[in-house]
Amino acid sequence: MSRTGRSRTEEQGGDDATRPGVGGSLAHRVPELGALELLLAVARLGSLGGAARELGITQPAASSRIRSMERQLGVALVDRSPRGSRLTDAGALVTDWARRIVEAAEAFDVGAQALRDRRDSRLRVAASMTIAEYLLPGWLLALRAQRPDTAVSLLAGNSAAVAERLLSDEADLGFVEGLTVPTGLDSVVIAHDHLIVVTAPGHPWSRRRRPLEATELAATPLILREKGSGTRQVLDVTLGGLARPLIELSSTTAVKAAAVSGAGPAVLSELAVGEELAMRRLVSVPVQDVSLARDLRAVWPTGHRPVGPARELLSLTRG
Amino acid sequence: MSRTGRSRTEEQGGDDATRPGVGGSLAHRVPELGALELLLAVARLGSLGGAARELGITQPAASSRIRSMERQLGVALVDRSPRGSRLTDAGALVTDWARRIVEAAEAFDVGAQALRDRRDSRLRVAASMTIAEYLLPGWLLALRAQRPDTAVSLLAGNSAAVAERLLSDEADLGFVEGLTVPTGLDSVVIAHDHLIVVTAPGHPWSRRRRPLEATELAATPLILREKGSGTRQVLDVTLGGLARPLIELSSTTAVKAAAVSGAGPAVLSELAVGEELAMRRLVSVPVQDVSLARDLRAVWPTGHRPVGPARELLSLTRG
DNA sequence: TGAGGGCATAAGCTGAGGTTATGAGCAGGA
DNA sequence: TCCTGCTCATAACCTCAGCTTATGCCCTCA
Repeated sequence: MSRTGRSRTEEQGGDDATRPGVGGSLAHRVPELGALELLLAVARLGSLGGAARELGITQPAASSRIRSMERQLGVALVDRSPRGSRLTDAGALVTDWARRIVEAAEAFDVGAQALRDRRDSRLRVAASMTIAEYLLPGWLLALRAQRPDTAVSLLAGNSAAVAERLLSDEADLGFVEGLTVPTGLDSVVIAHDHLIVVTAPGHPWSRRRRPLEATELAATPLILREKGSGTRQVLDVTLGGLARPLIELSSTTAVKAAAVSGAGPAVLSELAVGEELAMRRLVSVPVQDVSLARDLRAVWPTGHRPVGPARELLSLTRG
Repeated sequence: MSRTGRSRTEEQGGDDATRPGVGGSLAHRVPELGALELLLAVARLGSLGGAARELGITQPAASSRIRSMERQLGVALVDRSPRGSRLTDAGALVTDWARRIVEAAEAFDVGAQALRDRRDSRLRVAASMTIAEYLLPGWLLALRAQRPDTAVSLLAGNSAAVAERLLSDEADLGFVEGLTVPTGLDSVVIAHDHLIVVTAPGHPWSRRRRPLEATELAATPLILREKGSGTRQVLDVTLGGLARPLIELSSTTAVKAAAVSGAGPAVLSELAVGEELAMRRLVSVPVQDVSLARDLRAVWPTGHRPVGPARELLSLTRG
């Protein structure tokens, strides 16, 4: 009655694994980011008006927005009283879930800002896709906490592109994940990444007790990244060039989607599948004998040790 | 010039650890959920019009929304052509970050729906806070993937409350995390949780190489949950009732916030701090000798093995 | 008993995002 | 060669969520 034009083409697609749950789109059932932020502020400050002040809106606006969120969710979130507001039990739970969304949004924000800043940035970073995707936002958030006014720019590409940027002085610090360090660069290992074998929960391998052996892995067609990618490279070397592709896909995301949909077992960085494992969309299959490890490295032009903001960021990446 | 009334009270609070980054609120820099969903659909389908159809909006609406998102972020996200649209490199990165937000929103959605559904639900779950917060949304998503039409209701509380619900037949399946199983209930261990010691990255302990010993831990004032909470209980038992509180707080969230702000070391479930560790807001401190493990259990009234949807959910929780 | 903080309600404005209608670029078959 | 059909873009219009200001009630505390 209020929303027009939504029913017509509602359920007609549906041939893909990454599709959201059935029914109307999420955005109609999940409050907007602004509302979630407001809820977090209310939880923290114990007052609608206080939260409103912090976000730079008026108290009635906050009041109304919280109320409409409660209506939308069908749950009372805060107990109002003449001397403040406290979360209800359900509200506390909702707030914790909301915090996850907001944290993901913060990572998005800091990443997106780095993609944009280009010119006037004091710190120019070049990173491989996997690192840019999964680790860099966290580092940038930490950096922002320490040095709020450091403008960062980010360029994502493969190892060769990272090396090129560094050597042509278009970047101050790089991150790569290959097995080898491009020539002309010094490096330090900042973390270790493991490739793991994953399947959808239904797959026979997901119920294995005995670890897979290398020969089994080599004998089974797998969902893989294309030849030449860092991930594929490690696997090929480890298995002696024997990895058999079931399909080859050109992005980590596509591989994940195929694996989740049950197309077969896939080999992926544990960085890439942390979320999926926690959510049980994928299951990790133990592997014997072969160590599918690779180093993540920070790199810079030989001799030019990072200084200033680059040095600061580097120190954040090691734990 | 467009937004009024934002500058006045902008920076005046600021005594809390959970505060978002400096500057205007996130919601003004991060696209709304609807826009992110649209972007994911475009990435998946390779067409603005196709994505529009899937979301039940018109093609011009999708076109305009993507464009305004590009303006907001200051980055070109998709390459339009007369025969479809593909993500740019930056767009691929942004899309991956966006996916995290949307996934968090899906977890929020399924959780919030469970909080609401109360009456007509076919599966009534009672769970401890930690489990409800961190694990249940994932399980419910998985359940929805298998049985899309199972309406679930959720009640969160401590072990005693879970037991009470089950015994009075107000819940079909429960989840608890204490050291003991409430009387009158059968149980099965579904996972193991470890308490870990964490500090802010600056803290001396964050640079320790030698693991902490139990005596050190017992001798140091810690940020803790209140006496009686499941977490505190485990710690007190493990250390022989010796844990010294620096402060006692009544929610996991508050403890995390205090630890992140550098107030001191805290002891928390690894479930609760996964995100913080990944983001480097907290650092885990290795501990020697003491095993701070506890079991997570599914519970049900003695003799009444779960059947139907409850059985289905139970089977999803074991890996 | 007033002063002050907290929340709610009412009435009005603005803009983001939706709609329909239309046009232009490119591919592939008659 | 020229339609037909897919793509995306532009224009003009409409609606509603969410903001504002102005006001009132409730409670506590000095």
